[in-house]
Amino acid sequence: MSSLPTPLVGTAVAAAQDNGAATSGAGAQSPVAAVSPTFSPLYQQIKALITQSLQSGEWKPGEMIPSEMDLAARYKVSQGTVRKAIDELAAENLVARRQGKGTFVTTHHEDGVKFRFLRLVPDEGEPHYGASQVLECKRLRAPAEIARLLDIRTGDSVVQIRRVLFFSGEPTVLDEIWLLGTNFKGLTAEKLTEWKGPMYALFEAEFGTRMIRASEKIRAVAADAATAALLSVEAGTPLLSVERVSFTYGDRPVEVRRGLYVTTRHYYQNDLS
Amino acid sequence: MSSLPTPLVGTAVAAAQDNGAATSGAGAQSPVAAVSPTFSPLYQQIKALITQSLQSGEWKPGEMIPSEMDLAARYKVSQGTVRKAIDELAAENLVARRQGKGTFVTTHHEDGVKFRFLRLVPDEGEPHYGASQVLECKRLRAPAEIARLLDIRTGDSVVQIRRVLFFSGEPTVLDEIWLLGTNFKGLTAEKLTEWKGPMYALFEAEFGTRMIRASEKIRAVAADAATAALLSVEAGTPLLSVERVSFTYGDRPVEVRRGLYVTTRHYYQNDLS
DNA sequence: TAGTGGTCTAGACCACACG
DNA sequence: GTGTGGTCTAGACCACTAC
Repeated sequence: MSSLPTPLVGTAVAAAQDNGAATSGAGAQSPVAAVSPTFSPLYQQIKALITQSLQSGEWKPGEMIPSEMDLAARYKVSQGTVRKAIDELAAENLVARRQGKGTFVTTHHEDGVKFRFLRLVPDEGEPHYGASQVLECKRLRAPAEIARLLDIRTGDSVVQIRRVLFFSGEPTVLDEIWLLGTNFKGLTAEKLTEWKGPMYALFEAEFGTRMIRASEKIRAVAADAATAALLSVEAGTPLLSVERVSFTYGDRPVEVRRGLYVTTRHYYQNDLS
Repeated sequence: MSSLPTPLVGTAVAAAQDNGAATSGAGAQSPVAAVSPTFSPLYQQIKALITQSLQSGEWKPGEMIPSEMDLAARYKVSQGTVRKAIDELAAENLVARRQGKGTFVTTHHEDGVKFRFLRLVPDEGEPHYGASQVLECKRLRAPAEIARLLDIRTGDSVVQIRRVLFFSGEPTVLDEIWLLGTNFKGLTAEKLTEWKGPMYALFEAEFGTRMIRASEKIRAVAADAATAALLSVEAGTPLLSVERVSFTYGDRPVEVRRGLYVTTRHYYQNDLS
């Protein structure tokens, strides 16, 4: 097929390394030039390979991945190409670059990243985690609505959690969570209660499931009697309803969460650009 | 100071082009190497220069900016450096690249960008603009709270607008808007009413003020009697309160907006990553 | 055919962190 | 000092768009 030096030979990259037309280029330097129909740049292929290694656990959260030069040698491409691949992964928060040190797999354990998914900010003072009270944690069969969001079949196994989050000692968030049953075997209320810190850090450490991305739908609703009691507000109090679907590698949904937020002394922060 | 070829000579870039230490580099290729204390990469300086030209109106919204090669020649740097500067501007939505055509100044007129700042999505069907009914548009002296957010003095002139947005014929959003008085002289209810399309497109076209970025604080509140009447809901209905501060070039605030959203058939969409 | 942005390479040097 | 990411350059070629 290709008489020119081909990178990625023997790898899992499927992209056809084939120049359909007879391009002149005697000393052609760019070795890849898949013409049609599913052309993807080299750096995208590299990015996919690195993502695979992240997903397979070859490099674990918090660890350093190989240097750009090492990766360039491994994939037989230039450092610049690896760099562009890593740039995108860093933009997606899958890895974090630290000058002089290396590139590290991001983790939900770090202080700076703890509030990546919790956008509730107090009117005064710094964001902070309060206590978490687990009300319930049980396995059950997925209702139709949850199954649809998790891309599974109605009746498939899921884990349901209900909990209250306290900020500055006040009940502020009531969460109802559904997790993919297959990914969270052995999750118990005890484990949740013992765990200090973000829930996603527990998922990452104990179940090897990293939340990468989430999508939220936000509404204003009135607190029903049961909710009001749990959050120490009057029935009918306006609450923020936050319906979240969280995704792991490959955009596979693994969690559905409905949060009810008391927004008298906190607000949901969002930046548009 | 510098015996090496210096780019950006005679430009407004202030960064000291000065190598404090005697770096050996005989055939040094990178001409800039400001050492301390306010070092900024060349491409950041280029980015600042391009931003200036955008702000000054040298290239207007919708227009094409010079090609990368032209800009490289203009600033006496390599194409790659210009490229990196433009990459960041594109990431911030100040410009948009179109392969084969050129790089264009973004505008609030384009179809695809109309919903950059309005995150309210209907439960069913596509996002769409409905009618807008202007209730009020007058100049007044800024209250303390608004002045603080706009970074002006209490009592300085501002323009206040109140309006209702209709989605599918139903009143859905009640907006209360304060604009910097100096930037919006001559804005009248008539102009607002006549204008079809996004308000930010009007601001851009008629007043030369582009909204670049915004920050929102979201809460759930109960509709008071007056609000309820305007939105055709019952008093006490939970509404989404969205407090937005919008910024133009240089992160200067120019608008404060408080929106009250009816979220029975719509939701506020947000993606976390 | 010409012009634009997009990809890829190779090599040099700078800034930063750590032993 | 050594190794890491970060910047900058110069040049080649590819993909897309328009004339």
